[in-house]
Amino acid sequence: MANTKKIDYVILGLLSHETLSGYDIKQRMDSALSMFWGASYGSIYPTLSLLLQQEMITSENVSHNKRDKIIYTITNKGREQLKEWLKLPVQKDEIRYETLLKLFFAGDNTKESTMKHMEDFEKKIENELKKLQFFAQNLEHVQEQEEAHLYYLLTVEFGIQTYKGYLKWCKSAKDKIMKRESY
Amino acid sequence: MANTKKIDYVILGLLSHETLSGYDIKQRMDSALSMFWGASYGSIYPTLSLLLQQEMITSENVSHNKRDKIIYTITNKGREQLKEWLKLPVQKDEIRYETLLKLFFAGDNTKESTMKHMEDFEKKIENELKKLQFFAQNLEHVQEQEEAHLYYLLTVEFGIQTYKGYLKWCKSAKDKIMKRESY
DNA sequence: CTTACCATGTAAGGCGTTACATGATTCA
DNA sequence: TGAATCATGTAACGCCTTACATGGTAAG
Repeated sequence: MANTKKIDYVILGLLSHETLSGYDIKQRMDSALSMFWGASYGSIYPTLSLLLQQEMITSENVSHNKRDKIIYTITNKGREQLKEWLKLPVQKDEIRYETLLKLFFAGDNTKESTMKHMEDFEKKIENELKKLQFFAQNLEHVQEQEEAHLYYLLTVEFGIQTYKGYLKWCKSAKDKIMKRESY
Repeated sequence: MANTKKIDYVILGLLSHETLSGYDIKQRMDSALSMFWGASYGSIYPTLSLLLQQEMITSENVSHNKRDKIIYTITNKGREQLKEWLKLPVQKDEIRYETLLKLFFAGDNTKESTMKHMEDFEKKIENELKKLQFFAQNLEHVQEQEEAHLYYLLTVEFGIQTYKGYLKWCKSAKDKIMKRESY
């Protein structure tokens, strides 16, 4: 049952590139990783304490005036831990799309409501796609500088490819729903 | 904080088409819904008890010989509950792909290990795609019979589109990883 | 005769969100 | 001066998986 949680490794992975605060980590999650992973402060801060205790990371207080700020640095032990995990086989890849769930059961909903869900989904994806395309542009500029950038770019490309597919599907699906006789 | 869980509605949704046992529900989850939702017996059976208590469903014992079997039927109250939920806006669509996570941090892994993860992912997706294409074929035969089939087909098409995109991405990503000088 | 599948259920415990609590700084 | 952002953290609680427990049936 142990070792199902990934947040420890996500944090170690992020810290393996640069020193970061808990707040910074949350921001990385919400931008670079948001396509395929998420976490809240309620899981980040306690994990940071745990990793510190386990000597996987060290902390440094860089408070400016009365404004708190603690930045964390990965230790060699932490790096080893990260590398070990990276070699292990992937345990789980999963999607939880409430939109698809509501579509699946749309026979019990009104056409209007179903179309609304589709349009909301489409808009959300269009937005996310724009962000990813912006990341991709920036990353293409810095290629060859650092190896890690290649992998970052690959995940962004995954997102772009996927989201473009979603949008294509949205158009076709909306068409089919509209063409269906009303009931 | 309430109303974050969807399992109740998933079960009501499935029962709105046909009467099913807990075991049947699990099977539906693992086939038709597996692309975008999942649940274990440990959440299905207790939810069934709860829904029964709330009179959203009724149960009938159809044990054959000494073999237990309980089939559930949705009530009008249950149907109303389902319809209400279907009208509400979607709260969350999320992906948790450990494969992408490991790829993102692949700068700290060996090329061989990273390629292995990519190949495992590719194989898994190829398999899932085959299943979906099989569903799609069957569904195209029964179109026009029942409205619900349209929506089922749309979710299958979503999966097919998405998985084909994944496979395209896999090939390109694997290429780029291999072309990269070893380190 | 053994494997796979059919079938139902409970208990423990992990995981992680949501809500709460607090306060500084920056920008319009 | 108010909103947005920076910044850290805790507590409660909901949710669900994993593991356990049990046993029948069908097919090879």
